[in-house]
Amino acid sequence: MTDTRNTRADVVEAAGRLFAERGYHGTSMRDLGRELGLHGSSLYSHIRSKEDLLVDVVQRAADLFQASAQRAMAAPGNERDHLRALIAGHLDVLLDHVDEARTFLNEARALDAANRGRVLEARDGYERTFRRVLADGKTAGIFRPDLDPVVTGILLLSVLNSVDRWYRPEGPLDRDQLVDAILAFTLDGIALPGG
Amino acid sequence: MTDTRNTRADVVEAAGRLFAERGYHGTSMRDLGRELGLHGSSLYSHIRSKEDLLVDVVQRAADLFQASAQRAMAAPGNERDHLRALIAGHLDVLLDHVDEARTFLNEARALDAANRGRVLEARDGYERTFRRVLADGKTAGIFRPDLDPVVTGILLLSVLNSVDRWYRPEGPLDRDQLVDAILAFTLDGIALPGG
DNA sequence: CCTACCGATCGGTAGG
DNA sequence: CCTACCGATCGGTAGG
Repeated sequence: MTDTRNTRADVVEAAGRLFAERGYHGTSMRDLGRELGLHGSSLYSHIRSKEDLLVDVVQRAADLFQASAQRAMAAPGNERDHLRALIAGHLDVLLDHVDEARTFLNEARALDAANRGRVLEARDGYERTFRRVLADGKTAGIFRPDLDPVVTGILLLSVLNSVDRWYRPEGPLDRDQLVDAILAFTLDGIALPGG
Repeated sequence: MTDTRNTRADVVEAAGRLFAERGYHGTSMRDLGRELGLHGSSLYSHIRSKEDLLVDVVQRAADLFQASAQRAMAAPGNERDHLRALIAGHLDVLLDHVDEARTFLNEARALDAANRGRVLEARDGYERTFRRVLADGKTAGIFRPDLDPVVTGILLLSVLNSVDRWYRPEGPLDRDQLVDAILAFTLDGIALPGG
Protein backbone atom coordinates (compact mmCIF):
# COMPACT_ATOMS: atom_id res chain seq x y z
CA MET A 1 0.00 0.00 0.00
CA THR A 2 2.15 2.86 -1.19
CA ASP A 3 0.13 6.02 -1.04
CA THR A 4 2.12 8.48 -3.05
CA ARG A 5 0.21 10.84 -5.22
CA ASN A 6 -1.13 9.79 -8.58
CA THR A 7 0.45 10.95 -11.79
CA ARG A 8 -1.37 11.79 -14.98
CA ALA A 9 -0.22 8.44 -16.37
CA ASP A 10 -1.90 6.69 -13.41
CA VAL A 11 -5.12 8.50 -14.15
CA VAL A 12 -5.00 7.62 -17.85
CA GLU A 13 -4.29 4.00 -17.05
CA ALA A 14 -7.17 3.70 -14.61
CA ALA A 15 -9.43 5.45 -17.10
CA GLY A 16 -8.50 2.88 -19.73
CA ARG A 17 -9.41 0.13 -17.30
CA LEU A 18 -12.87 1.52 -16.57
CA PHE A 19 -13.61 2.63 -20.13
CA ALA A 20 -12.77 -0.86 -21.38
CA GLU A 21 -14.92 -2.51 -18.73
CA ARG A 22 -18.00 -0.29 -18.55
CA GLY A 23 -17.64 1.96 -21.55
CA TYR A 24 -16.95 5.70 -21.64
CA HIS A 25 -20.52 6.70 -20.89
CA GLY A 26 -20.78 4.00 -18.24
CA THR A 27 -17.87 5.50 -16.31
CA SER A 28 -18.30 8.62 -14.21
CA MET A 29 -15.49 10.84 -12.99
CA ARG A 30 -16.44 9.85 -9.45
CA ASP A 31 -16.09 6.16 -10.39
CA LEU A 32 -12.65 6.95 -11.69
CA GLY A 33 -11.74 8.92 -8.60
CA ARG A 34 -12.82 6.00 -6.41
CA GLU A 35 -10.61 3.69 -8.44
CA LEU A 36 -7.64 5.89 -7.58
CA GLY A 37 -8.64 6.69 -4.01
CA LEU A 38 -9.44 10.34 -4.51
CA HIS A 39 -12.38 12.60 -5.21
CA GLY A 40 -13.78 12.94 -8.70
CA SER A 41 -13.17 16.66 -8.70
CA SER A 42 -9.49 16.15 -7.87
CA LEU A 43 -8.96 14.52 -11.25
CA TYR A 44 -9.19 17.94 -12.84
CA SER A 45 -5.75 18.87 -11.53
CA HIS A 46 -4.43 16.24 -13.97
CA ILE A 47 -6.75 16.72 -16.92
CA ARG A 48 -9.02 19.30 -18.45
CA SER A 49 -11.97 17.15 -19.40
CA LYS A 50 -13.25 13.60 -19.40
CA GLU A 51 -12.91 13.41 -23.15
CA ASP A 52 -9.21 14.29 -22.80
CA LEU A 53 -8.80 11.01 -20.97
CA LEU A 54 -10.50 9.06 -23.72
CA VAL A 55 -8.32 10.77 -26.31
CA ASP A 56 -5.18 9.85 -24.34
CA VAL A 57 -6.15 6.21 -23.90
CA VAL A 58 -7.10 5.83 -27.54
CA GLN A 59 -3.98 7.61 -28.73
CA ARG A 60 -1.78 5.29 -26.73
CA ALA A 61 -3.43 2.26 -28.35
CA ALA A 62 -3.04 3.79 -31.79
CA ASP A 63 0.67 4.35 -31.18
CA LEU A 64 1.16 0.79 -29.95
CA PHE A 65 -0.55 -0.71 -32.98
CA GLN A 66 1.39 1.48 -35.36
CA ALA A 67 4.73 0.65 -33.75
CA SER A 68 3.86 -3.03 -33.86
CA ALA A 69 3.13 -2.90 -37.59
CA GLN A 70 6.41 -1.10 -38.24
CA ARG A 71 8.40 -3.68 -36.33
CA ALA A 72 6.65 -6.51 -38.14
CA MET A 73 7.47 -5.05 -41.53
CA ALA A 74 11.06 -4.28 -40.60
CA ALA A 75 11.74 -7.92 -39.77
CA PRO A 76 13.33 -10.07 -42.46
CA GLY A 77 11.36 -12.60 -44.48
CA ASN A 78 8.80 -12.89 -47.23
CA GLU A 79 5.13 -11.90 -47.13
CA ARG A 80 4.14 -15.01 -45.29
CA ASP A 81 6.64 -14.17 -42.55
CA HIS A 82 5.45 -10.58 -42.45
CA LEU A 83 1.87 -11.72 -42.14
CA ARG A 84 2.77 -13.91 -39.20
CA ALA A 85 4.67 -11.04 -37.58
CA LEU A 86 1.70 -8.71 -38.09
CA ILE A 87 -0.60 -11.23 -36.45
CA ALA A 88 1.76 -11.89 -33.54
CA GLY A 89 2.37 -8.17 -33.00
CA HIS A 90 -1.33 -7.37 -33.11
CA LEU A 91 -2.08 -10.00 -30.49
CA ASP A 92 0.75 -8.77 -28.29
CA VAL A 93 -0.70 -5.26 -28.27
CA LEU A 94 -4.24 -6.52 -27.84
CA LEU A 95 -3.46 -8.91 -25.00
CA ASP A 96 -0.72 -6.96 -23.20
CA HIS A 97 -2.64 -3.67 -23.38
CA VAL A 98 -6.20 -4.92 -23.32
CA ASP A 99 -7.73 -1.83 -21.79
CA GLU A 100 -6.28 0.66 -24.22
CA ALA A 101 -6.90 -1.65 -27.17
CA ARG A 102 -10.50 -2.36 -26.20
CA THR A 103 -11.20 1.31 -25.67
CA PHE A 104 -9.60 2.08 -29.04
CA LEU A 105 -11.74 -0.53 -30.75
CA ASN A 106 -15.06 0.01 -28.98
CA GLU A 107 -15.31 3.52 -27.59
CA ALA A 108 -14.26 5.68 -30.52
CA ARG A 109 -17.87 6.68 -31.16
CA ALA A 110 -17.87 8.57 -27.86
CA LEU A 111 -15.24 10.95 -29.25
CA ASP A 112 -16.17 14.19 -30.97
CA ALA A 113 -15.99 14.27 -34.76
CA ALA A 114 -12.41 15.55 -35.02
CA ASN A 115 -10.91 13.04 -32.61
CA ARG A 116 -12.99 10.21 -34.01
CA GLY A 117 -11.66 11.12 -37.43
CA ARG A 118 -8.10 10.75 -36.18
CA VAL A 119 -8.87 7.30 -34.80
CA LEU A 120 -10.38 6.20 -38.10
CA GLU A 121 -7.31 7.47 -39.95
CA ALA A 122 -5.02 5.56 -37.61
CA ARG A 123 -7.02 2.38 -38.14
CA ASP A 124 -6.98 2.91 -41.86
CA GLY A 125 -3.22 3.30 -42.01
CA TYR A 126 -2.80 0.19 -39.93
CA GLU A 127 -5.18 -1.75 -42.15
CA ARG A 128 -3.27 -0.60 -45.20
CA THR A 129 -0.17 -2.40 -43.92
CA PHE A 130 -2.14 -5.64 -43.82
CA ARG A 131 -3.52 -5.01 -47.29
CA ARG A 132 -0.07 -4.33 -48.70
CA VAL A 133 1.36 -7.59 -47.37
CA LEU A 134 -1.59 -9.49 -48.77
CA ALA A 135 -1.31 -7.81 -52.16
CA ASP A 136 2.46 -8.27 -52.35
CA GLY A 137 2.18 -11.91 -51.32
CA LYS A 138 -0.33 -12.44 -54.07
CA THR A 139 2.00 -10.86 -56.65
CA ALA A 140 4.86 -12.98 -55.31
CA GLY A 141 2.80 -16.13 -55.80
CA ILE A 142 2.62 -16.96 -52.11
CA PHE A 143 -1.09 -16.25 -51.74
CA ARG A 144 -3.99 -17.15 -54.01
CA PRO A 145 -4.19 -15.20 -57.25
CA ASP A 146 -7.91 -14.55 -56.70
CA LEU A 147 -7.34 -13.05 -53.24
CA ASP A 148 -9.00 -9.69 -52.56
CA PRO A 149 -6.57 -7.80 -50.29
CA VAL A 150 -9.18 -5.32 -49.04
CA VAL A 151 -11.80 -7.87 -48.02
CA THR A 152 -9.23 -10.35 -46.72
CA GLY A 153 -7.52 -7.68 -44.63
CA ILE A 154 -10.85 -6.85 -43.03
CA LEU A 155 -11.70 -10.50 -42.36
CA LEU A 156 -8.34 -11.16 -40.77
CA LEU A 157 -8.56 -8.06 -38.60
CA SER A 158 -12.06 -9.09 -37.56
CA VAL A 159 -10.60 -12.32 -36.23
CA LEU A 160 -7.71 -10.54 -34.52
CA ASN A 161 -9.78 -7.80 -32.92
CA SER A 162 -12.14 -10.30 -31.33
CA VAL A 163 -9.45 -12.37 -29.64
CA ASP A 164 -9.62 -10.49 -26.34
CA ARG A 165 -13.29 -11.46 -26.07
CA TRP A 166 -12.56 -15.16 -25.73
CA TYR A 167 -8.86 -15.94 -25.35
CA ARG A 168 -7.67 -16.85 -21.86
CA PRO A 169 -3.94 -17.45 -21.26
CA GLU A 170 -4.80 -20.14 -18.68
CA GLY A 171 -6.65 -22.05 -21.42
CA PRO A 172 -5.34 -24.80 -23.72
CA LEU A 173 -3.56 -22.44 -26.13
CA ASP A 174 -0.46 -20.46 -25.24
CA ARG A 175 0.22 -17.30 -27.16
CA ASP A 176 2.35 -18.95 -29.85
CA GLN A 177 -0.24 -21.62 -30.43
CA LEU A 178 -2.85 -18.91 -30.72
CA VAL A 179 -0.84 -17.15 -33.41
CA ASP A 180 -0.32 -20.45 -35.22
CA ALA A 181 -4.00 -21.32 -35.02
CA ILE A 182 -5.02 -17.99 -36.51
CA LEU A 183 -2.30 -18.11 -39.14
CA ALA A 184 -3.32 -21.65 -40.13
CA PHE A 185 -6.98 -20.66 -40.29
CA THR A 186 -6.10 -17.69 -42.45
CA LEU A 187 -3.72 -19.49 -44.77
CA ASP A 188 -5.34 -22.88 -45.19
CA GLY A 189 -8.92 -22.66 -43.98
CA ILE A 190 -10.80 -25.67 -42.71
CA ALA A 191 -11.58 -27.68 -45.84
CA LEU A 192 -9.60 -30.77 -46.73
CA PRO A 193 -6.70 -29.81 -49.01
CA GLY A 194 -7.89 -30.51 -52.53
CA GLY A 195 -11.46 -31.11 -51.29
CA MET B 1 -46.36 12.28 -41.44
CA THR B 2 -48.85 10.00 -39.77
CA ASP B 3 -49.14 10.98 -36.16
CA THR B 4 -50.90 8.09 -34.56
CA ARG B 5 -49.71 7.09 -31.13
CA ASN B 6 -46.68 4.95 -30.65
CA THR B 7 -46.93 1.33 -29.64
CA ARG B 8 -44.57 -0.51 -27.33
CA ALA B 9 -43.02 -2.11 -30.41
CA ASP B 10 -42.28 1.36 -31.81
CA VAL B 11 -40.55 2.31 -28.60
CA VAL B 12 -38.47 -0.88 -28.55
CA GLU B 13 -37.50 -0.38 -32.17
CA ALA B 14 -36.38 3.20 -31.65
CA ALA B 15 -34.50 2.15 -28.52
CA GLY B 16 -32.63 -0.45 -30.54
CA ARG B 17 -31.68 2.23 -33.04
CA LEU B 18 -30.24 4.56 -30.42
CA PHE B 19 -28.63 1.85 -28.31
CA ALA B 20 -26.86 0.52 -31.40
CA GLU B 21 -25.70 3.98 -32.42
CA ARG B 22 -24.71 5.60 -29.14
CA GLY B 23 -24.73 2.72 -26.68
CA TYR B 24 -27.11 2.12 -23.80
CA HIS B 25 -25.41 4.56 -21.44
CA GLY B 26 -25.05 7.07 -24.25
CA THR B 27 -28.81 7.16 -24.75
CA SER B 28 -31.09 9.04 -22.37
CA MET B 29 -34.81 8.52 -22.05
CA ARG B 30 -35.25 12.08 -23.27
CA ASP B 31 -33.18 11.28 -26.38
CA LEU B 32 -35.46 8.36 -26.99
CA GLY B 33 -38.57 10.45 -26.45
CA ARG B 34 -37.31 13.03 -28.92
CA GLU B 35 -36.75 10.25 -31.47
CA LEU B 36 -40.44 9.35 -31.17
CA GLY B 37 -41.76 12.88 -30.86
CA LEU B 38 -42.84 12.69 -27.23
CA HIS B 39 -41.56 13.49 -23.78
CA GLY B 40 -39.12 11.19 -22.04
CA SER B 41 -41.45 10.69 -19.14
CA SER B 42 -44.22 9.55 -21.47
CA LEU B 43 -42.23 6.45 -22.34
CA TYR B 44 -43.09 5.04 -18.94
CA SER B 45 -46.65 4.36 -20.06
CA HIS B 46 -45.11 1.72 -22.35
CA ILE B 47 -42.32 0.37 -20.18
CA ARG B 48 -41.31 0.11 -16.57
CA SER B 49 -37.63 0.90 -16.81
CA LYS B 50 -34.88 1.74 -19.26
CA GLU B 51 -33.30 -1.65 -18.73
CA ASP B 52 -36.58 -3.29 -19.77
CA LEU B 53 -36.01 -1.77 -23.18
CA LEU B 54 -32.52 -3.16 -23.43
CA VAL B 55 -33.79 -6.58 -22.40
CA ASP B 56 -36.47 -6.46 -25.09
CA VAL B 57 -34.09 -5.40 -27.85
CA VAL B 58 -31.53 -8.00 -26.90
CA GLN B 59 -34.16 -10.74 -26.56
CA ARG B 60 -35.46 -10.02 -30.02
CA ALA B 61 -31.96 -10.42 -31.48
CA ALA B 62 -31.44 -13.65 -29.56
CA ASP B 63 -34.69 -15.05 -30.95
CA LEU B 64 -33.77 -14.08 -34.51
CA PHE B 65 -30.36 -15.71 -34.32
CA GLN B 66 -31.78 -18.86 -32.79
CA ALA B 67 -34.51 -19.15 -35.42
CA SER B 68 -31.92 -18.62 -38.14
CA ALA B 69 -29.74 -21.45 -36.83
CA GLN B 70 -32.75 -23.77 -36.67
CA ARG B 71 -33.74 -23.01 -40.25
CA ALA B 72 -30.16 -23.54 -41.43
CA MET B 73 -29.93 -26.94 -39.78
CA ALA B 74 -33.36 -28.02 -41.01
CA ALA B 75 -32.34 -27.48 -44.64
CA PRO B 76 -31.14 -30.51 -46.61
CA GLY B 77 -27.49 -31.09 -47.39
CA ASN B 78 -24.21 -32.07 -45.81
CA GLU B 79 -22.11 -30.16 -43.28
CA ARG B 80 -20.66 -27.92 -45.90
CA ASP B 81 -24.17 -26.91 -46.97
CA HIS B 82 -25.21 -26.39 -43.37
CA LEU B 83 -22.18 -24.22 -42.74
CA ARG B 84 -23.08 -22.06 -45.71
CA ALA B 85 -26.67 -21.81 -44.50
CA LEU B 86 -25.49 -20.82 -41.03
CA ILE B 87 -23.29 -18.10 -42.48
CA ALA B 88 -26.01 -16.81 -44.80
CA GLY B 89 -28.60 -16.86 -42.03
CA HIS B 90 -26.31 -15.07 -39.60
CA LEU B 91 -25.62 -12.32 -42.10
CA ASP B 92 -29.32 -11.95 -42.86
CA VAL B 93 -30.08 -11.38 -39.20
CA LEU B 94 -27.10 -9.11 -38.73
CA LEU B 95 -27.74 -6.96 -41.79
CA ASP B 96 -31.55 -6.94 -41.80
CA HIS B 97 -31.80 -6.28 -38.06
CA VAL B 98 -28.60 -4.31 -37.48
CA ASP B 99 -29.81 -2.38 -34.50
CA GLU B 100 -31.00 -5.34 -32.46
CA ALA B 101 -27.99 -7.42 -33.47
CA ARG B 102 -25.49 -4.69 -32.64
CA THR B 103 -27.12 -4.08 -29.30
CA PHE B 104 -27.10 -7.81 -28.61
CA LEU B 105 -23.41 -8.05 -29.46
CA ASN B 106 -22.13 -4.85 -27.86
CA GLU B 107 -24.41 -3.71 -25.06
CA ALA B 108 -24.92 -6.88 -23.02
CA ARG B 109 -22.54 -5.61 -20.34
CA ALA B 110 -25.04 -2.89 -19.46
CA LEU B 111 -27.53 -5.55 -18.35
CA ASP B 112 -27.72 -6.71 -14.75
CA ALA B 113 -26.14 -10.06 -13.90
CA ALA B 114 -29.27 -12.18 -14.40
CA ASN B 115 -30.16 -10.76 -17.79
CA ARG B 116 -26.56 -10.74 -18.95
CA GLY B 117 -26.39 -14.40 -18.01
CA ARG B 118 -29.35 -15.13 -20.25
CA VAL B 119 -27.66 -13.39 -23.17
CA LEU B 120 -24.48 -15.38 -22.66
CA GLU B 121 -26.48 -18.61 -22.57
CA ALA B 122 -28.22 -17.69 -25.79
CA ARG B 123 -24.91 -16.93 -27.46
CA ASP B 124 -23.48 -20.18 -26.19
CA GLY B 125 -26.33 -22.26 -27.56
CA TYR B 126 -25.98 -20.54 -30.90
CA GLU B 127 -22.24 -21.10 -30.95
CA ARG B 128 -22.80 -24.78 -30.16
CA THR B 129 -24.68 -25.18 -33.43
CA PHE B 130 -21.64 -23.92 -35.30
CA ARG B 131 -19.36 -26.22 -33.32
CA ARG B 132 -21.55 -29.21 -34.04
CA VAL B 133 -21.52 -28.65 -37.78
CA LEU B 134 -17.75 -28.24 -37.73
CA ALA B 135 -17.24 -31.37 -35.63
CA ASP B 136 -19.64 -33.44 -37.75
CA GLY B 137 -18.05 -32.23 -40.96
CA LYS B 138 -14.69 -33.27 -39.62
CA THR B 139 -16.00 -36.75 -38.76
CA ALA B 140 -17.58 -36.97 -42.21
CA GLY B 141 -14.25 -36.18 -43.84
CA ILE B 142 -15.39 -32.88 -45.31
CA PHE B 143 -13.25 -30.69 -43.08
CA ARG B 144 -9.63 -31.08 -41.97
CA PRO B 145 -8.99 -33.87 -39.46
CA ASP B 146 -6.91 -31.50 -37.30
CA LEU B 147 -9.70 -28.93 -37.08
CA ASP B 148 -10.55 -27.66 -33.58
CA PRO B 149 -14.34 -27.05 -33.62
CA VAL B 150 -14.30 -24.76 -30.58
CA VAL B 151 -11.59 -22.41 -31.77
CA THR B 152 -12.77 -22.49 -35.36
CA GLY B 153 -16.33 -21.74 -34.34
CA ILE B 154 -15.10 -18.69 -32.46
CA LEU B 155 -12.93 -17.48 -35.34
CA LEU B 156 -15.75 -17.83 -37.83
CA LEU B 157 -18.20 -16.02 -35.58
CA SER B 158 -15.63 -13.27 -35.07
CA VAL B 159 -15.63 -12.72 -38.81
CA LEU B 160 -19.42 -12.84 -39.02
CA ASN B 161 -20.09 -10.54 -36.08
CA SER B 162 -17.84 -7.84 -37.48
CA VAL B 163 -19.49 -7.68 -40.89
CA ASP B 164 -21.89 -4.87 -39.95
CA ARG B 165 -18.87 -2.68 -39.16
CA TRP B 166 -17.65 -2.58 -42.74
CA TYR B 167 -20.09 -4.13 -45.22
CA ARG B 168 -22.09 -1.70 -47.34
CA PRO B 169 -24.74 -3.09 -49.72
CA GLU B 170 -23.94 -0.31 -52.22
CA GLY B 171 -20.37 -1.58 -52.38
CA PRO B 172 -18.83 -4.07 -54.79
CA LEU B 173 -20.19 -7.19 -53.06
CA ASP B 174 -23.84 -8.13 -53.02
CA ARG B 175 -25.08 -10.28 -50.19
CA ASP B 176 -24.51 -13.60 -51.98
CA GLN B 177 -21.00 -12.62 -52.92
CA LEU B 178 -20.38 -11.66 -49.32
CA VAL B 179 -21.49 -15.09 -48.14
CA ASP B 180 -19.33 -16.73 -50.79
CA ALA B 181 -16.30 -14.63 -49.86
CA ILE B 182 -16.59 -15.55 -46.18
CA LEU B 183 -17.27 -19.19 -46.97
CA ALA B 184 -14.25 -19.33 -49.29
CA PHE B 185 -12.04 -17.64 -46.71
CA THR B 186 -13.21 -20.09 -44.07
CA LEU B 187 -12.91 -23.20 -46.20
CA ASP B 188 -9.80 -22.55 -48.26
CA GLY B 189 -7.90 -19.67 -46.68
CA ILE B 190 -5.59 -17.47 -48.67
CA ALA B 191 -2.55 -19.65 -49.30
CA LEU B 192 -1.95 -21.26 -52.66
CA PRO B 193 -3.46 -24.74 -52.68
CA GLY B 194 -0.62 -27.11 -51.96
CA GLY B 195 1.65 -24.13 -51.03
C1' DC C 1 -49.36 11.08 -23.76
C1' DC C 2 -48.60 15.77 -21.00
C1' DT C 3 -47.36 18.71 -16.95
C1' DA C 4 -44.93 19.21 -13.08
C1' DC C 5 -42.03 17.42 -10.47
C1' DC C 6 -38.51 14.26 -7.37
C1' DG C 7 -33.79 13.04 -5.49
C1' DA C 8 -29.56 11.55 -7.38
C1' DT C 9 -25.90 12.09 -10.21
C1' DC C 10 -23.46 14.16 -13.99
C1' DG C 11 -19.03 16.91 -15.68
C1' DG C 12 -16.77 20.60 -14.06
C1' DT C 13 -15.10 25.17 -11.35
C1' DA C 14 -13.35 28.23 -7.45
C1' DG C 15 -10.44 28.66 -3.97
C1' DG C 16 -7.58 26.92 -1.11
C1' DC D 1 -5.54 16.78 -3.68
C1' DC D 2 -9.78 18.53 -0.64
C1' DT D 3 -14.07 21.24 0.34
C1' DA D 4 -17.85 23.27 -1.26
C1' DC D 5 -20.25 24.10 -4.76
C1' DC D 6 -22.58 25.05 -9.80
C1' DG D 7 -26.22 24.29 -13.47
C1' DA D 8 -27.60 20.55 -16.25
C1' DT D 9 -29.23 16.21 -16.85
C1' DC D 10 -30.31 11.62 -15.31
C1' DG D 11 -34.14 7.76 -14.60
C1' DG D 12 -38.42 7.79 -12.87
C1' DT D 13 -43.22 9.06 -10.40
C1' DA D 14 -47.86 11.35 -9.47
C1' DG D 15 -51.79 12.79 -11.24
C1' DG D 16 -54.31 13.86 -14.72
